[in-house]
Amino acid sequence: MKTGCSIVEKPKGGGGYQFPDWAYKAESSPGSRQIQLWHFILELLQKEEFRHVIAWQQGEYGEFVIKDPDEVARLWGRRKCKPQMNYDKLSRALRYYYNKRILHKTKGKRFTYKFNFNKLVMPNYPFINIRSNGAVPQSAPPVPTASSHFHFPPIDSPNDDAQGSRFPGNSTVQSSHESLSDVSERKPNPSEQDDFSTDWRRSADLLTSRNPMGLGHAGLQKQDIMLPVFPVPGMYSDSHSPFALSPLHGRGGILNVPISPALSLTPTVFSYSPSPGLSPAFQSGSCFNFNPEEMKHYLQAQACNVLNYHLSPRTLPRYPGFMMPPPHRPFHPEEQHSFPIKLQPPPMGRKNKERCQSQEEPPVATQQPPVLPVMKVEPISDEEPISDEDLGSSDHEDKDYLSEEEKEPSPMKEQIKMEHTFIKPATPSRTLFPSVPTRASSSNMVIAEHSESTDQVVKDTSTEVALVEKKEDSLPPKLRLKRLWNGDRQAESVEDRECRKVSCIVNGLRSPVIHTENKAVATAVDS
DNA sequence: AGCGGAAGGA
DNA sequence: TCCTTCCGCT
Repeated sequence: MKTGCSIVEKPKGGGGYQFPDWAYKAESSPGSRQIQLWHFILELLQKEEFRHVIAWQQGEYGEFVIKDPDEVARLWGRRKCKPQMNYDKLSRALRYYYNKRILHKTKGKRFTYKFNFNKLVMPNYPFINIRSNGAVPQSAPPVPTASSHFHFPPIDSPNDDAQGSRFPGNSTVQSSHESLSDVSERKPNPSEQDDFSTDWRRSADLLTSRNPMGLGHAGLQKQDIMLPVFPVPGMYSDSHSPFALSPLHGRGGILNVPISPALSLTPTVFSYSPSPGLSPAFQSGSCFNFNPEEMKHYLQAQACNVLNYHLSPRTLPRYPGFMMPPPHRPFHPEEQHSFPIKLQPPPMGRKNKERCQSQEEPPVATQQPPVLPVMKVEPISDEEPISDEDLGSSDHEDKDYLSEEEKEPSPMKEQIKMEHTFIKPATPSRTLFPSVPTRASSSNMVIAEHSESTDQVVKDTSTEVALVEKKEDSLPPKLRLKRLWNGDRQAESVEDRECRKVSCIVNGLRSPVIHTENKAVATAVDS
């Protein structure tokens, strides 16, 4: 890297963890020709030698702690040739990131911040499959949670080859997972209110407008993105690091996004051009991999649970690296396919609705070209996710745009959501989707259709989950009513049978924590 | 400790 | 545009 004042040097091929090339390039800093603070922070985070100064926070994806503020400031000052730099100043710079949503403060924890990776990556790429590649460094960044917000800063550099070369050979790089949910415990920060919706769009914009090269490269399309999503367990040493995966080395997922974090985070217009079919080059290429067939299977299985039992994604095990192996296809750890991610805003809450009405900003990419009949590819709307307040929840992080169900994001949950999104309920009556909104969305949408309010949704899902655990046969009155309403009683038996199968799997995977949770819910329900 | 306005530099 | 610097306030 440019040194000059910097002491932080680009890791040499032999040793430490490396950051994506773009992170070291001047071009990475839009606007300025210098490295940006957040790049620098990430840089430090990925280096073992600075672990005593700054490190990823355990337990929170994307969250990091500045263990030695003065030292970090000193390092930053050195890098920027600002000897007078101190933590107060550095923190001010960090605070500017709040509004940009690159970072947010972890309240209650000193010197602890959290990256808003989703801001750096692009969501709304339903078919994004991440292939795990690369070894993971210890300083690997947090793994994105199901919310899939965590997106690693896009990579971009005109000189870079398509996706693989962005990360140096032994890079330990990163990708980020989303879990980052960014929103952690943020309070309704005025600037963050539109955080997610905006973020999504911005991210998308980055892909589309900011990275002409990426788009134009080898026929890459916006979809040609790789998100590090469900890493295989043990893939990286630091599951909290968003950069646990390396694109290069075949394992680990990375966000192979043709955009660079360096690019301005200010989006332009997001024009989504769904392309169900990825360019051949890409598909064979390695990064992006989407198999409609597999997807179909997943969707069906998941949909079964979700639609019939109203299982909450939360009921799924939270296995950081777990992924249900695709049916009809052996599970190859080496080339793990991640599930497509469908990032969409949660159902609008009262607040959001109001805002929506008062807000003009028409969704840019609301049109969704007719694509796969079975899958819906829709742009993320501008609507914002329901806030904590709306949900009545308290301090949950990582919720990002996800609904209440995402408090405990997990790959599986994401998967479910995704499937939810794409699935076209075959068995269940279509009345479930009285009117599939053209721009709406997905899981949230589906859920929303079942209940009028968010609270209701939470209650329903939880309740149903609990009931399912207890006895799948005895459907809760509420559910029965719904079915009646849906007029799918006829399909009930069939559905149940199939769902039971899936349920078995799900139950088998269910984590203790979830179990407890469900039990609690069940108890509550019983009473 | 943390926040955010204001002014200014590159 | 991205900080850097300063500062009052919580």
